Formats: sequence, structure tokens, C-alpha cells
Amino acid sequence: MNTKNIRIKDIAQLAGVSVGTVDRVLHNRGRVSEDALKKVLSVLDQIDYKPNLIARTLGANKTYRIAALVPNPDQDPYWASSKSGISQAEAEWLRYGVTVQPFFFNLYDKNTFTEVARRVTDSEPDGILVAPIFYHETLPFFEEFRERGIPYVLFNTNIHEGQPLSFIGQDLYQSGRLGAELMHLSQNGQAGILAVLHVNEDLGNSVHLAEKEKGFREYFDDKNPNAFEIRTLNLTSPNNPAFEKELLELIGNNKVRGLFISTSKATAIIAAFLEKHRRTDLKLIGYDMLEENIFYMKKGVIDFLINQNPKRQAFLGINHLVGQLILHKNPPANELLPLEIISRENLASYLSSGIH
Amino acid sequence: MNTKNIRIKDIAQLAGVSVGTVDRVLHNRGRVSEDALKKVLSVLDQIDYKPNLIARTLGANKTYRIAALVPNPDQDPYWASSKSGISQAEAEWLRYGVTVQPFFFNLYDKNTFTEVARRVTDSEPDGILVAPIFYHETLPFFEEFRERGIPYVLFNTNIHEGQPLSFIGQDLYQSGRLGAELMHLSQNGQAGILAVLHVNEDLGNSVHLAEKEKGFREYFDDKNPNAFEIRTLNLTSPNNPAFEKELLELIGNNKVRGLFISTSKATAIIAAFLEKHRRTDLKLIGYDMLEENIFYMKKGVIDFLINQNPKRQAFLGINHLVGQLILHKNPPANELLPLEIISRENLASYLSSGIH
DNA sequence: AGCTATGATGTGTGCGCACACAATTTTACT
DNA sequence: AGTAAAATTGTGTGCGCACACATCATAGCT
Repeated sequence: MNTKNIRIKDIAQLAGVSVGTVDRVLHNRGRVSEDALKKVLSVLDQIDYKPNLIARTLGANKTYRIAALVPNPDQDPYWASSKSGISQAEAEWLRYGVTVQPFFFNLYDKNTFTEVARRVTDSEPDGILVAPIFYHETLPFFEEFRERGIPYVLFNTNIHEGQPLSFIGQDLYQSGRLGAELMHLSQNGQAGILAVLHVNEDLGNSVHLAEKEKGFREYFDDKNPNAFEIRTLNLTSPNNPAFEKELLELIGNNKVRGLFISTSKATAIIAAFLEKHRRTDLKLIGYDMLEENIFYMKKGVIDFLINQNPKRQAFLGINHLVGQLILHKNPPANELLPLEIISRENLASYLSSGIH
Repeated sequence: MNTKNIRIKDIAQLAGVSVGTVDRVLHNRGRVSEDALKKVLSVLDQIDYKPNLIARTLGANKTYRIAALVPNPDQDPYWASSKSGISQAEAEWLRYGVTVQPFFFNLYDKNTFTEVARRVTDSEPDGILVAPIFYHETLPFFEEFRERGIPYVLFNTNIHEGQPLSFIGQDLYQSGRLGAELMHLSQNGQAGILAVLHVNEDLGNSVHLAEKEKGFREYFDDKNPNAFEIRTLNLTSPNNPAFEKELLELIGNNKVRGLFISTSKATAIIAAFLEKHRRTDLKLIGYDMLEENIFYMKKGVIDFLINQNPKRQAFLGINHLVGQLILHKNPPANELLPLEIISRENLASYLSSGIH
């Protein structure tokens, strides 16, 4: 029934030494005679010893501290969602002695990132989860993490030179293409102008949004090179008067048929704007099931949402770190989550199902 | 060290009894005075006791046998997918001493179900996962399971009178509505005839497909009562000459614009048929990411697939049983999975991501 | 030789739980 | 009241590992 697993005790017996000696060999903490070492190694060589992880964690009773280096959840509901995934993972692992300490940086201020990342390093955690939204600022820290031997996992934004234990996110280029497909489908075969909107983003330092736009554009290049004109609008913060002006100018053009919004928060902002100006005829495709976005989808302002699953991304990130720390299990180097399409008719089914 | 987890020992101390008594209460194996019971329960009521799974499985060294009563995977790739979810769950729990024994019945023969279900009961498993696709035949077995105190979980098809530990599936009415929404969207604003196709199904004994159809029809009733005519075709097996004849008659009508297929296997069959007759202009919406369906989607024959996630359904079913057996954790009575939309542009993202 | 550093090796304990069994109290009955 | 039986309650043990500590052997020194 149960394949009798080889225990340390068995190895000791086979080698003719005590469990203590085997233990010292296994963890190579020295203090073993050459003679004994040889005997134990030869046994280990012949059999495939797999330590019982259950027993190991029970006995160890060690606590692991994981640091989560993420944007301030109060600044953006997307990151609030992310945060809740972290909390959920922590709750799940708490009884195994895992704690997660969040370190928040300002989403709009690179300097706070550097400062907070410094604090993370100083806190000497056993593992780190990072949302590396500032490309240049993160690189030196990754190097430091590696030097210190602290495993780190990235999510949301990938940094290929980062060499993390694992990355969790989505294929952003394909995400843009998907947005384009949905937009195309919503156009009822008519041609016109489509706009890609970025709100309050420093496109220079955040490559990921450019990827989405590229996907969006290339879809139409592939399908229908001439029927649609794609415009990009790089909007400032909605507080800025230029924001409303530029937007009004855009939707004033009666050839404009649809808007593709590159982030979740911006989706809500644009939805509110369109409703205010009674332009729900324009097709609106954006990101994520934020409360506001759900509201506007139900109202018919938003046509499709692409779910980036921020909660799940963070959840999996913590899980992978815990798996590495406790079970010594290597997570996949790249975990790309499915690009989920949310429409009016399947919205409820997503809302009612949890994170699993 | 910071978060002191509550142990049985702690509960005993708080209640003023011994750990043995607490243990008896937790596993309600009686032999506890009313007085002691009350004390322990009141403590348990106040604190949230989460047993240490690690310690439990280490000590118990017990094995659990779960029986899976499911259709023969060789008869239908949908059920093969289901089976793979079962295997995956088993692999995950094997080291905790859980084994899953599959019992296959013939998808098209009620009698084999009864016979195999008999064998399941006789094998006296610790838990049972059932795909109850034959309504009338299953009911007496559920009663027997309950009498014997064996927990059982349903998936794919719900039987409300079944009183299972848990049901895992989807909202089929909403699934039909979603199919309708996608179909509507694909019609580019033009009117016409849309058909709902069932292939080789005994609709009398399988309520679930009628639910999908109802959803499909009601969507159009809500949206656009007059623009579309919805027809239903209840086809026999493709081997039957009537199959091709009826289908040819349908697509011969030049007002027919799209087909909605109620099952995954039928989706592949109809896709093959449409390709053969070069009618890929018709919009085709069906179910699930079977290999063939993926093939026809990439070719442009199938426009959308609604993912019922058979693998995940079975996976979760086993998980819930294990959770109940090992953790004594009650799963949700109804777990309705999201209705996932698969299109050409997000197909790859679903294929590359595993079951999680 | 007697003694101590020093290295090598073996033994013991706890982690939290489940379960067997021993100890104790209560009940039933003569 | 005395005793046996039954009901209740408490204690002990093992699961496999890691680590602390005790024991043992040997060499080096006075």
C-alpha cells in the first residue's frame, strides 16, 4: 500500500552508524570521520533518500518572514486587490509559521521605491515578493538579493534580466491583441477610429503598457490594415484640465468608435467620463474587475474587461515562495496566467467564485 | 514565534480538561460527559481552532481511499479531461496517503452505471466523487452512501435532491446566455436564424442541456425579441444517415447565421462538418478546449468556446473530499466555476497555464 | 600515568496530533 | 455499605526529522 519510505533511521542501520552521524552527513555540518562519511555516502548513493517534508517542518517549528514589496494599496484599487491576495496567502500559511510583511511604496514616486526596497533588504527576510514597476530602480536590488541568497519572486511586471525564482503575470502583448479582437468584434463590421488610452503613466519607465498597445495595433495590422485608424492618447492625471480637454476633443470626432484603456484604474475613470457625457455608444474595453468597473459594466458603459487577476498573481507569488522555503520545491520560472474575458453575461460567475 | 498557534493542549487548558477529552470532542467519538462537552465546546466556539495538518498526517499515517464514479474517458475527450483532473489531484495528495480508484461506466448505457455504482459501494471507500449524468439511476445510491456515512461530491451535473457534501459545476442557464451574447456579438448587427444543436443526447434524462438552451433563448428574448429566430435541432449520432441530412437542410437555409452546440464533443463534430462543407462563414460557438476544438478554433471554424473546465471540476471534487477527510473542512455546498470565454486571441494563454 | 582538549559518535527530546490504554470517577445493584 | 460494571477522564507513545546534549575515543600534554 504505502511504499515504505526510507527514513534516516534506515540509512543509519544500513551504514552501521547512528542517526546523528547520518544527520551530520546529510546537512554536511562536519564532525564526521572519513570512515563514517564514506560508509554513509555509499549508502546514500545506492538508495534514493527523500526526506519526509511533513516531519521536517513539524519538527523545525521555524518561522519564515516574507517581505512583500508592492505599491501602496490605497493609491489604486488594483493594488488593493493585489494586497488582498497576499493577505489570503498569508492566512493560509500562518499556521506553518509563515508571516508576510508588506512594504508599500508610492506608485508614482520612484524614490520611495528605492527607499522602501532598502528597508526590505535591511529587514533580512527569508523571501521577497516584488512588483517591480520601476525598471531601472529595481535592478540593483535584485543583485543584492542574490548576493544575500534571498529568493525573490516577481509579479505583474516582468524584468527579464531580473533572474527571479519565478515570475507570475500575463502575456501583455497578447493581452493587447485580445483587447483588439474584442474591440473588432464589437464594431459590427463598421470601420472607424479606435483609440488606445493611457492615463497618468510614465511610459518611458513602464514597458508593460507599451506592450499592450503594440499587441492592440498589431492585431489590426494583421486583420484589417486599412479599415481602422488607431490613435494613442497619453493622458495626464484627471485633475489636470488638459485631461478633459483632450478627451472631449477625441470623442467629439464622430468617427471614433471605441476606446481601449491600458490599466484598470484608468478604465474606471474613462467609464465615468463617458457616462457623464452620455457617450455609452462608444465601445469601451479595459482591465480588471474593480468594483467601479463592475458597476459600469452592469450599466452597459464598459463592454469587456480583461481580467489580470491581481489577487491571484500575488497569491501565487507568496505560495511559490513558501513552497521554496518549506518544501524546497522549485516553482515554474514563468507562470503566465490566462487572459480572462469578462462580459456582462459571465461577470456574475466570476464574482461568485473565489480565488481558487 | 510571534503568532502562537492554538494547539489541542491549549484548548484543554482553557477548558480545564485533558487533551484526551478535547480530542474526543473534536472527533466526536463520544465518551464525554455533558459537563466536559459543554466546557470544551464553549472554548471551541470562542477561538478558531485550526488543526496542524502537518502534525496530523505525520502521526496518523493512515491511508484514505476515494472512489471516482465517472464515465469512461475513452468514450469522450471531455471525460478524459475530467479523468486527468482526478489523476492530478491524486498525485498531489499521494504523499498524504490518499489514493483514488476510478470506476468507469458507459456514457451511453444506464445499466452499466448501476452496475458500476454497486461495485463502488461494495468497495467501501472513504469518499466518493460522482458525475451523476443519469438522473434516475443515481438517486438510490445517494441514499445508500448517506446511510453508510460515506461523504460524496457531485460534479458536472447537479442533482438537487442528492444532498451531496458539495457540488462543483457551472451555472448552465447563464452558460447558455453567455453563448447567446457571444453569438449576438458575432452577428455584426445583422438578423437571421440561429440554431441550437444537441447531438446524440437523451434530453429526457439530462436536464442540463435544456438549461443551456433556455439561457440561450431567453437572452435573445430579452435583447431583441424579433430580430432572431432560434431553432433547435436534436440530432442523432453522426453515424446515422439522418444526421447529415438534417444538418445539410439546416445550413442550406441561407438565413441561418450561427450554430450554438451544447456539448464539447458535438462541437468538434459540427466543426468538422462545417469545414467539410466549406461553411466557415457560419458562426460556431461551442464548449471546451478539446484538442479537436482547439484545432478548429485556430483554423477559424469555431468562433468561441465556453470552457467548462472539466479537469478543474474533477480536481476540485477530489480536493474537497480530501479536505473533508483529512482536514475535516466543509467545502462549499455549491461551487460554481466561472464561465470562461475562449477566443482565438486568448486560447494560447489558457493552454500554457496549468490547472491552478 | 594521569589529565585534558579535541574530535567523533550516539542518545534524547520536542514539534502537534491521534489513538491505545491506564487511571479514575460514577453508577448500578446486591 | 460494598463491590462490580460502566462511564468518564487522563497519560503515554509513535510518526520522521532536527538539533541539543551526553558519551565515548583518541591524541597531546605535563
